[in-house]
Amino acid sequence: MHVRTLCLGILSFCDKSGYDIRKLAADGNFSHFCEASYGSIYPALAQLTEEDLVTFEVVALDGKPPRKVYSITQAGREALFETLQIPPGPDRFKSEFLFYSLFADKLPSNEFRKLLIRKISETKEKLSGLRHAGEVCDHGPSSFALGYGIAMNEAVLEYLEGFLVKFDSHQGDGFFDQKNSDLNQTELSDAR
Amino acid sequence: MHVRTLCLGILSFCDKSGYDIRKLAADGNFSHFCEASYGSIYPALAQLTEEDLVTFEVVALDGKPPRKVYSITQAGREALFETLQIPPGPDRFKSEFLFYSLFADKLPSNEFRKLLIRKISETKEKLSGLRHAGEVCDHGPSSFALGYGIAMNEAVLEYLEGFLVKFDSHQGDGFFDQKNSDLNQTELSDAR
DNA sequence: CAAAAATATATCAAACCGATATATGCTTAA
DNA sequence: TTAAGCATATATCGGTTTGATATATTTTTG
Repeated sequence: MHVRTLCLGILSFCDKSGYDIRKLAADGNFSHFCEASYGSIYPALAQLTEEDLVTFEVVALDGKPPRKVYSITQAGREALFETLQIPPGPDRFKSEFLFYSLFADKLPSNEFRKLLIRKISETKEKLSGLRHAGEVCDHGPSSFALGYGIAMNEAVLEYLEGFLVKFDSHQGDGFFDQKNSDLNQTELSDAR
Repeated sequence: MHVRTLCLGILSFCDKSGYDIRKLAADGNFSHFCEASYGSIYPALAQLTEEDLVTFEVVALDGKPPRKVYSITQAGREALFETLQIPPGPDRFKSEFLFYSLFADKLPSNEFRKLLIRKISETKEKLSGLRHAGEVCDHGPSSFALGYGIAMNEAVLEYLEGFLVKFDSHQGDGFFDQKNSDLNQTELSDAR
């Protein structure tokens, strides 16, 4: 999905500035399934303006820097719902933490434990943010999306906490030591 | 994390061609937490070769096109473990499905139900792939990463199936109809 | 037997991220 | 108090990545 579409989608709910859109995608109610940076949002809004899919009004507040508040046009709504006809692509999940964990047995065992602890507390934070948003929200579809994120993060938290217990019960005896140390080939080659 | 690091990481386990690396990241045991396309992998391998972090050997098999099989060097291993000193960034999750679902109440109700059904079957497929990989795998860290993916996808499946039941028990009466139809502002503006 | 899919390398435009520049007001701690 | 840091706000730019495409051969499938 293009950032164009994300902008149209957000603006279909209410008027927003580029700054606001970025906040929603980075910290707000969209952040658990979307991402977009200034470097893609501002050009996208400029392009959408040229195509008359959005318009903007400069709002100069006393004090604060002036805002460009964007609104979606009728043509914009049509373009959005046209895009929604195309079936959505698959979910995408990227985890640097899991990549790092692949080398858990090559790191000092304390190092991996630290990563685990940190991940657990990050997950708890994420979870409490999502739960709070879920309590406040009374827009059905948004609640559905928040629930999805909560379910996912609860599962992750449970998994990590369970693992930590197992890990700690093997104090210092190399939890990850390979039973068969010569399977580097087989373990990776049989992919698909 | 850069594709460079992904390549070094995979090559630290065993020798691979660019094609193999891409398969691992797209369909294989890495695909549930990594992603990389040819357009980033081949340039990365070329760059790593120039820096003597990897070497390659051209293997011409009878029939099949020739392969460039890459191996990590000692300098490459050192560079990899140097990178692993930097704390990992946060997990990233992107879901076009969840974005689409935000407009569930603006689509014909059948449309959203179709998306749900499709997502459920995709999740089941993903899950059976991960479970199979988990059964075969006896590398501790990889099993940990697979378990993480399994836990996540199980939670998603449970959530979606539970939701489908609730959704179907409200046949045709507009499950997502807003109780308060004028809260487009509040629902989005209170982000963070 | 022909069509499609898999194997394999490689490149390119378009999209996107992350960092940075610029400017102002508000909050907070030495 | 006053400097530092943070939040608000727009915008651009270099470098990374994606997704599509080109090319060529073999294997599988209908």
